[in-house]
Amino acid sequence: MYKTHTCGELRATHAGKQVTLAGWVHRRRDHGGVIFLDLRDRYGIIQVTVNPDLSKETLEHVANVRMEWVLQVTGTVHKRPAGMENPKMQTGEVEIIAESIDVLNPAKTLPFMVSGENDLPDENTRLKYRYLDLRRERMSRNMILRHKVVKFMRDFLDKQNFIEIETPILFKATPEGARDYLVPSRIYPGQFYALPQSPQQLKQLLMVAGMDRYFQIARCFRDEDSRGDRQPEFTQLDLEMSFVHRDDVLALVEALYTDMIPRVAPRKKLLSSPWPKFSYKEVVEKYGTDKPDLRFGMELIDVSDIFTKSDFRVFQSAIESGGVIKCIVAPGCADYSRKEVDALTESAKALGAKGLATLAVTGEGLKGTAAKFVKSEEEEAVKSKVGAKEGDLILFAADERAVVNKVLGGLRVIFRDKLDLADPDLMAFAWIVDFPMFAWNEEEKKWDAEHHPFTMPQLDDLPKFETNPAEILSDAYDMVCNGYEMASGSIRIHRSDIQLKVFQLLGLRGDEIEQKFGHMLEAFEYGAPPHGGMAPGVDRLVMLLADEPNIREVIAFPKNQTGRDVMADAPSEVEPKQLKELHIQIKE
RNA sequence: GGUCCCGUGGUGUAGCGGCCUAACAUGCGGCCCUGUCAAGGCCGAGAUCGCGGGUUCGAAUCCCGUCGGGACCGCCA
Repeated sequence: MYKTHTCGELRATHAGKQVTLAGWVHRRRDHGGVIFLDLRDRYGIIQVTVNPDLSKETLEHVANVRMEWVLQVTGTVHKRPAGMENPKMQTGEVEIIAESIDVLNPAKTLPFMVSGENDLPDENTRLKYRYLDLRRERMSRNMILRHKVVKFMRDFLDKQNFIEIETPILFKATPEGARDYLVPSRIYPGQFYALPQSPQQLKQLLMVAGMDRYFQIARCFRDEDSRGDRQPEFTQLDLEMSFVHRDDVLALVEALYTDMIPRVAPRKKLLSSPWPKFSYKEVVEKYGTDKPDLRFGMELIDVSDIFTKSDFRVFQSAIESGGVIKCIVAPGCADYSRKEVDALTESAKALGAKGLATLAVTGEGLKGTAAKFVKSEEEEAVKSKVGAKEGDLILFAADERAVVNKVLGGLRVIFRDKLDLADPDLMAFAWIVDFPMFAWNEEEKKWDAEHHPFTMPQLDDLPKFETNPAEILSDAYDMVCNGYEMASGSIRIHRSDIQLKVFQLLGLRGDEIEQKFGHMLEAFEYGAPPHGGMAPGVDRLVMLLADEPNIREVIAFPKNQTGRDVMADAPSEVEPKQLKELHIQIKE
């Protein structure tokens, strides 16, 4: 070993000990005589004091030492002289009086500073030199937090009799869902493996195999455009249980998170325990989204009934064409300028609205774009229904129901950020249940599975397969937190007759079903237990716990938004020989 | 595929028609300095302002295009 101790562990109790440390030069302070070097490793930073009584040779090469050089230092731990302690450092009571210093490796001048948290370089520069970026304390802390989260999950589930099983990365393409990443086969010309979008089928087959309680920290791959909370490859805690109902799965995951968060992120507080449960329909009507941020109010309020006889053309036509009028109340925003309201209108339009009507409640009565159309009885009715006070701004959307919800749901989040309505230390978990089973795909004129095709429809709704598929509810559930979808799961179909009905409704032909899913249907005929599970996202959870704005900050080597690995420069072209072996020709 | 925002020494910012021969901080090089901890002081090197075109007497600054990046919509069972 190059060292006897870590830089972070030394305290006053070590005083008098001779130690050898190895690490990076975090900062240097050269006073001409005495030189201070802050030496850093993963565990912390400690001050190394180089006194001028060392050999001339040592002093000469210490004078050359720069930031991020790798040193091995042998010296004695001393309590610092009175008044010289640094309370900002964990090791601030002590210092190492250097006896010998070896340069294990010098470093070129870095493209950016590792010490200090401010003035981060452009993100692509950070990604290009990710191994340097990860030296920063914040990134190192994120990696450690992530480790703790995953470790807690493993330990918790192990205690609950779960076993961790690895499933293949090279698997089969599926027609449903996200675009697959394909891997060409060398041995079978023209055939491809697919990287798993999730181990969905495999974990269900493990239930058929009697594995009973399975989990995996599973890498998943989806060839879709990235976002702050979406990467081409990401990690889920994939789990599946046999002989359970919906609430058994929810209870397990809720217990896992409720136990974990105080242990790994003590600053974080749960908004409520137990977590609230909303139906999909309820939550969309109230918050305009199926992944609401429950840390603040500003709920959507339906005021259609107040404006049934409105003089306002926009309201009239919405009602006449079967739509709704809903609103949100932005507290204290009545004094918004024309410019600010215009910006909100633009946002509303981007979300699909035709426009945005506003009422500002002021000391001189109503103002805003809808003010002159609002009758006095309507004014009173609205104010009392939405609880608007003087100084508030009411924003209305009038359109078909889905559009209204989406627009106001989007504006609600904009106000959250504008007005700082959400406490960053709160974790507002909730369950969303009773999702629709199918959604009509207008473009392709077919039914799509809202969750995935293995989701169990609610048994009461089975007759609706023939009458009204849109009304079929499924036994699917989501876990949401602070406006993010944190997990998704369902009770699965374990009967091949129901599975067949679903495939047929999705428009899959018999031969297609056989080719794509024959192995699943066959498996279900050999005694499949009732089962269900879910898959909480690891990246998003760690992101929230680490107070990071995107999941790239909690992934060691992420892709950028355009799906590129900036450090290794992937994807990249390959040798013609490789293509030839894979029977692939590039079309120009 | 679409909308919006950003692109100035190694890094982070300022400058937003002429005072820019581009400023500040930090890093880098040199000198001074024995108790600092974002050490300090002095000196110095380092940028044709992403790229291309246009407007103008004059462009880092305005316009168009393009490339790169980010946020969002679509997409993400």
